[in-house]
Amino acid sequence: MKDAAAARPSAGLPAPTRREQILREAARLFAERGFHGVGVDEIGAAVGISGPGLYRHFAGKDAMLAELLVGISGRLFTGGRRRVAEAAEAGAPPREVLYALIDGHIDFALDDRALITLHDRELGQLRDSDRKLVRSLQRQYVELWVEVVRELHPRALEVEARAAVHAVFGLLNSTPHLGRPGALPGREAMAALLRRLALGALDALGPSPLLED
Amino acid sequence: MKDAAAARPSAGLPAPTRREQILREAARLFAERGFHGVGVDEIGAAVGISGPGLYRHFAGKDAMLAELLVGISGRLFTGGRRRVAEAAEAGAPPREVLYALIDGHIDFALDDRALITLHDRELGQLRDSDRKLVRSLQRQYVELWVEVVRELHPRALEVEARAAVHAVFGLLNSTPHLGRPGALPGREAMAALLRRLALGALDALGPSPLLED
DNA sequence: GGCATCTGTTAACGCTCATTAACCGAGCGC
DNA sequence: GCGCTCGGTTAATGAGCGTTAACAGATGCC
Repeated sequence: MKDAAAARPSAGLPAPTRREQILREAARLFAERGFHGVGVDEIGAAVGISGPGLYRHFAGKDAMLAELLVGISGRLFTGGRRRVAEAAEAGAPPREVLYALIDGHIDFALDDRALITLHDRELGQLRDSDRKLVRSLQRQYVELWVEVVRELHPRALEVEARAAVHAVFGLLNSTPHLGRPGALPGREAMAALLRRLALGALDALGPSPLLED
Repeated sequence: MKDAAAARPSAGLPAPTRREQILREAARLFAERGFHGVGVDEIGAAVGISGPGLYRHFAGKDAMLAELLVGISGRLFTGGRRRVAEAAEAGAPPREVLYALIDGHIDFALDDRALITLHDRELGQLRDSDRKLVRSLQRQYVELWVEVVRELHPRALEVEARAAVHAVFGLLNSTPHLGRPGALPGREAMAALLRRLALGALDALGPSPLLED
């Protein structure tokens, strides 16, 4: 079985492929109960087929997870790179580039909560080669942020900037931990809040501590 | 450091019990490869006994995870409550109470990275009753923070304060995601950095956005 | 009309793995 | 010395689950 249509051409049609259906449901289930916690029969049932029928679309359960994780980290990176490039081309100052990165990440965090969760929960379940790939994409994405942060805070050590970027990812990725919707502000309010918090954290990177008492 | 002289029957000696050995190694392994990803034989091997010998100390694999998660969320909560009480008794202003909570959480995040990881990764694997207990402890801990944050930012909506607290937890708990040590600042530098970032984020809760562009 | 491909189905296989059974030496109270 | 509990051991059990086999109904090409 070869990849018949692995690269879906940008036809732009809203028709959700069976493959895509499966990926979406698998992401949801994996995020809810963990990769090992959900059986192939459940995934099948979630899209109306049952059990081994999935093997007509994927080489195995691992392959689904791999595609999800490579997909999310790839989109995060390319999306971030695009935003940085566009901002740079428009001659935007570093601070605006940072805004662009933050807003882009917030969109991911709010729209793809399941994937954000999987992204750092199930990395260990991947085959070595896939894990290397995902790690590489993650590293490149972090690097985008670190460069911008270092422009804004030239006095900060690189290792501090990197740790701060990771910390801000933790902050932005916190939404999945909030209980059922209703406990959290509406999408726009939440986005605005996360934006303020992230900026507040990163602004605190610069000035030397001024330790209180 | 705190002596974890948890009330164990007929113990009381500073010697590390077999039970405690097992819990520590299990925590490390669970954090590394996930609850389902590590077998009972591996846990046994990590403490020098093999396989089913663990059942002389625990009712089962689930029981180990339950004890770990209940333990960490319990210690987080009681530690936080103690700090708040002490600060209040000393007549400290809300801002200082917040400092105490932040520093306490940072100690946990830096000293018990494995447990912090498990804490929100494997909650779903618990039996219903244990999960309820852990959730309750978590909720009470969050409430400690929310109260203090609301004193500092009376104008913020409660739902915003709660979301901000979750976000700051994400920020503070980000250290496990940093690669091997060496890539991150030393323990004291890291603590100071996290402290500044968390304060920066929470300070940004207050003022109305003043949205740039 | 025939046949190949695509997408399903159900049944069977095989492996992993938590748990239990059965057994055993070492202390130790008496 | 006797017997009881503790903390181990290895072998067996049994369930769950990913995967593969074998088969079948459309669909469409020639």
